[in-house]
Amino acid sequence: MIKRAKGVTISQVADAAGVARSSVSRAFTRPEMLLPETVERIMKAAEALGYVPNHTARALSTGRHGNIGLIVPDIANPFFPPLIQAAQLEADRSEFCIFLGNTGESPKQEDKLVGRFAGQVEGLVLASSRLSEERIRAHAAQLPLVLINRDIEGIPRVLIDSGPGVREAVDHLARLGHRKIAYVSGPANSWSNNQRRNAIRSAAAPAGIEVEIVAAALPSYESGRNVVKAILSTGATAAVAFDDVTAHGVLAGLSENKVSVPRDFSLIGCDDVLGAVTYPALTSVSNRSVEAGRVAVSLLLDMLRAHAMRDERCVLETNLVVRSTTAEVD
Amino acid sequence: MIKRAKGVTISQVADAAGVARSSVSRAFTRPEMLLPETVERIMKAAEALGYVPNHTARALSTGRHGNIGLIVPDIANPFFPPLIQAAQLEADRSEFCIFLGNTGESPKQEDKLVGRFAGQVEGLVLASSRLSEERIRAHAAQLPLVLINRDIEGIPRVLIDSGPGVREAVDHLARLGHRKIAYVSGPANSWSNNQRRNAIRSAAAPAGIEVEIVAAALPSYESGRNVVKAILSTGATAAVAFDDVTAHGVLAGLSENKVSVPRDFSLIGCDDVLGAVTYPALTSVSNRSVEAGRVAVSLLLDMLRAHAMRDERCVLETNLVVRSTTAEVD
DNA sequence: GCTTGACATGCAACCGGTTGCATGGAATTC
DNA sequence: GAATTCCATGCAACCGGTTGCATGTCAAGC
Repeated sequence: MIKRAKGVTISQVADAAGVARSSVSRAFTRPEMLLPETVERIMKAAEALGYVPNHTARALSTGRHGNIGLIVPDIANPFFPPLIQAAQLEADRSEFCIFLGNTGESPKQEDKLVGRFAGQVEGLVLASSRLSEERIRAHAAQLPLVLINRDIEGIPRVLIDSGPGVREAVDHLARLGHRKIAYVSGPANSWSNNQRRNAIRSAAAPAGIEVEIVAAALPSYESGRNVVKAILSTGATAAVAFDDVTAHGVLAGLSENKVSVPRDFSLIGCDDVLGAVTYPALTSVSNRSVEAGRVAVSLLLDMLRAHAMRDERCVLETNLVVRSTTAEVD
Repeated sequence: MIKRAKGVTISQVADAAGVARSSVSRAFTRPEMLLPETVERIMKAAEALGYVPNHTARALSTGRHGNIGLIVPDIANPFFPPLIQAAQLEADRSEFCIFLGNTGESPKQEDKLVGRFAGQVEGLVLASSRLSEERIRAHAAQLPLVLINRDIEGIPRVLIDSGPGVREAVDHLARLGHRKIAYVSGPANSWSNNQRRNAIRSAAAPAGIEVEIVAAALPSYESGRNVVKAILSTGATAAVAFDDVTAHGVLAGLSENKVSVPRDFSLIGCDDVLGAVTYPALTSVSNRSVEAGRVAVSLLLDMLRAHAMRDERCVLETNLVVRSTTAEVD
């Protein structure tokens, strides 16, 4: 049982330095208001006592705690770590800290987290939110909010537009001679999923390609593997998967079913997070998650500085990265 | 420019309900102290005004903000996401929130983060800390701290003991006929790295195996790939890598050098985070990261409840998971 | 019928800072 | 030498809750 010493306050420093509390406060926040020698005396006393400003107390009176929240559906999904890192880096540049929340793809948990964060952050970034538009609007009325991959008018948002990349993917498959392809879909309430599905459909028709939708329960390796039989039973000769993780699972499932990629079947992922690390190396639609994280945070910080909400809509385009899982149909 | 309404306080609710501020406070924190009808009246008023308790203010007077910090060296390393999720789940069970920090393997950044978090969390979990023992002790004197994979006496810690698994790995290689193996090391200031290196050395001698240490700059795919030439030049017929990510890079590098695994070379990873998703499927030493995250948080919460620091040392053992990257030497 | 006690509520101090305004001494001006 | 200005510092209120203690009310006990 070791007791903790903690709790050196501004008052103790003030006593030690022989000044008023306000002077100690100013020594830390606006030293140019004080005589240099006074500042030095105060700093010396603070040092000696081991004083550390109390963030909570400061936040209470100023209303600014210097934190922003970032909520993602699944940290373990390789799409997010780079986004998170970029967000953190950008926040760091303005001396902000990031509160990270993980919802496990559950809207209920997401709602709870937002409420919990609301009191302790100045603003929030919701990445790939699974909440209803109504709930998002409700939260946006409470505190500054920036969305990633959710397109809700009136709320600042950063969108990774898979359209160009997906269209390239379909054209690429068409050129290789594929006539029937499958789209392995992602979460039903995912904006990206809808966007990709629609882009594939609208690109397929003019290219003379037929599309079958095959639903994967979750964007995960396992889900991808489990859905392979369904894909093969459609008679498609190629597939585009909602994301790379799902595609990776499909790849494994195909191999288990003795279907050789790319000889017997072509496969394209989305997000390009696995890239060269699968075998064969996965052809994929690039993602812009690093930019998305950076831009979202930068947008949020701008809003905080301006004390106003903007209706910004920032679109990041994508393209196809061809590797080794696509080939001409026999 | 949309203005924000926020700021319904306890006083406004008190006025609306015709009671004192303290009664409003009690209605929310200890309703059993008040008449049920009073509570109801207050709640109704609060509801009508859209009152939400201010977390910061509460934290200031009670000293408890209900969050704990978790600091990791690299979110993008697949070792950590499961640990993070498990930690979050455990914290959630006690209505605690997790503040996540990412240091990018930099001790300086880690130090900064700890300082930054210190003011807003009740306790901290440091996973695979790259800080010096001295700095860790200094921080531990300031607030409750639990370590994962750092063995510092007097500070509660959860250790994933790779020893048993690594010894199994060496024996496994010995049985397959390997006589010279390489250890691809990880970060120099990593406790796990030291532990694994030592375990390999001490297991190798009695098994009649010679060990060469090959240093990888960072535990990353790229580092692993870059170090392949150095591995091959040692003349070893097998390697154990610091972690799976490094091993994955080594696997890619070997393939580029036309070295077939496991026919020409055997490879074993650590942490078992990639498992079946590499090709060939990676033989690896299991990790216990989920338990580590859960236990660390649970330990921390116990400390907070007990208002005391315990010198707990919790060791989680590992074992070898044999897959397809190891085979008999020619 | 008066004391006692239980209990619901209010009062006011406190958590640890920040900040607008007052103050007083030194420097500047006439 | 008196009036003015400037500026470093102190005072006190405030941020939004929590909590120990005081108060007032009402029912039970003698």
